[in-house]
Amino acid sequence: MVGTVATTRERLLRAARELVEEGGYGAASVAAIAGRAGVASGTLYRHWPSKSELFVELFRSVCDREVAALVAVGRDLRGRSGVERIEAQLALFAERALRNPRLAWALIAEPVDPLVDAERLAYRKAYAQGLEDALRDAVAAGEVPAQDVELTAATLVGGVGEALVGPVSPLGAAGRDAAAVVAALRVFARRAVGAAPTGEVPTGEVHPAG
Amino acid sequence: MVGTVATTRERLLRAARELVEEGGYGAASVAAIAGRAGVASGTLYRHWPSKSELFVELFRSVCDREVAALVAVGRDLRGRSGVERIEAQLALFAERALRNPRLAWALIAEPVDPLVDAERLAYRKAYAQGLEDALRDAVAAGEVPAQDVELTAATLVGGVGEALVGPVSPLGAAGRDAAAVVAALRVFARRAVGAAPTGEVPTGEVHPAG
DNA sequence: CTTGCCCGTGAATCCCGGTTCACATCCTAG
DNA sequence: CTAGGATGTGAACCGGGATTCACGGGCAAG
Repeated sequence: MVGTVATTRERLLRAARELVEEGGYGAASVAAIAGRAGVASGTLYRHWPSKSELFVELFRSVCDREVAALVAVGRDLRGRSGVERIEAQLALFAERALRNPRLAWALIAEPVDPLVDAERLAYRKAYAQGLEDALRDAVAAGEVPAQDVELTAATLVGGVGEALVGPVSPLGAAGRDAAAVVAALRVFARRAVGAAPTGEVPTGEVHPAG
Repeated sequence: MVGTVATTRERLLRAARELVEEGGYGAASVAAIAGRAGVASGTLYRHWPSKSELFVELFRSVCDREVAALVAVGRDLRGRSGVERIEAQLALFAERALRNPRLAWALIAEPVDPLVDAERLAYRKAYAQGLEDALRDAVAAGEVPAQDVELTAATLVGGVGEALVGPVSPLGAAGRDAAAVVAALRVFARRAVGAAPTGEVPTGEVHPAG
């Protein structure tokens, strides 16, 4: 079974994902999903007990990919400073979101139904957790001042998400350069956690890492 | 019209607001609104052409109050520094949101329908704009480094909103002290815009209390 | 008085989208 | 070849919620 034609199940999943990417959950009705997959509505129920469960599976698979990427970054930068890891994680987050804003919005915020919302929560927590860990290290290492790491992490995740896909996003308006936005967000993040400006060491002395 | 008994129209608006405060838009069906207002469903259509339009009016009135409060703060602090104004605005935002999280969530994020969503956008823009203005002043005055003010403002609005009412919010979990959260957010905001730590001059280093 | 308008009623209606199910079709095991 | 399971079909069904409308009652103006 190498490079086979996609099974119906896969086609349904793909159709659902595409629809969500294009128009959010609202655009992904059973009829639309089945239609795009080239099958009848009833077919969907041969593979999932309900539409919600299809969404859960879809959501989970997409999130797993995202989180995996995040974890990979964390591993690659194991030796680096906490601040560097935070920056890298947020930059990755931003880049991926910018590449597919609709999907990002669906993953980050759009409410669907309780089942999917629970998944989303887990996803977000994973994200915030990654930041939190790096931030704690940074605090311990004296790279940044002591702070409410939980709140900082949550605010960063929310803020960056918002800035990227939210309704006030400056991106929506003019077509900005994605790379520039990512760069600006890195700077923002550095400041927000209390790190010294890029490349500099905080006025010479830092507290010994303990 | 001195302290008269509420008109049916007013009772409907109030009922709708209460329902949204308690359970979000989902809980505010026509039947529920009419029921709480003590009238029949059909009555609603004597006053608005559709449910959406009622929501638009409701949304607008609530937002106007919020924005008015914001503007008032801006005016009161006219003499103060840009950073102080930013802090004050965010703190106000946070306090109000914490006082009524459900409503805040509805105003900040919960999708309803295109008509209302357009209103939300205006509201958010007003908010971000207030921050942006203050931030620009701060940059001009040299209180904070040059930066992408638009992006900083958007990220702050989103981040604070998220931290307060979002699903990853640390508030949801343990019952935190609202005042403490507001204080932490002020600190976060100062850092995020690049201001010196409270009351200190940029030259001194900060030490974790420990 | 009576005409007409505003306001209120609530059951009927409409709409939309998820879900079901009786009926093929295909494929594999026996 | 045939039975039976898996898969696919799509029209019909259903529930929930917005919207309509034929039917009063009050009330001010003519």
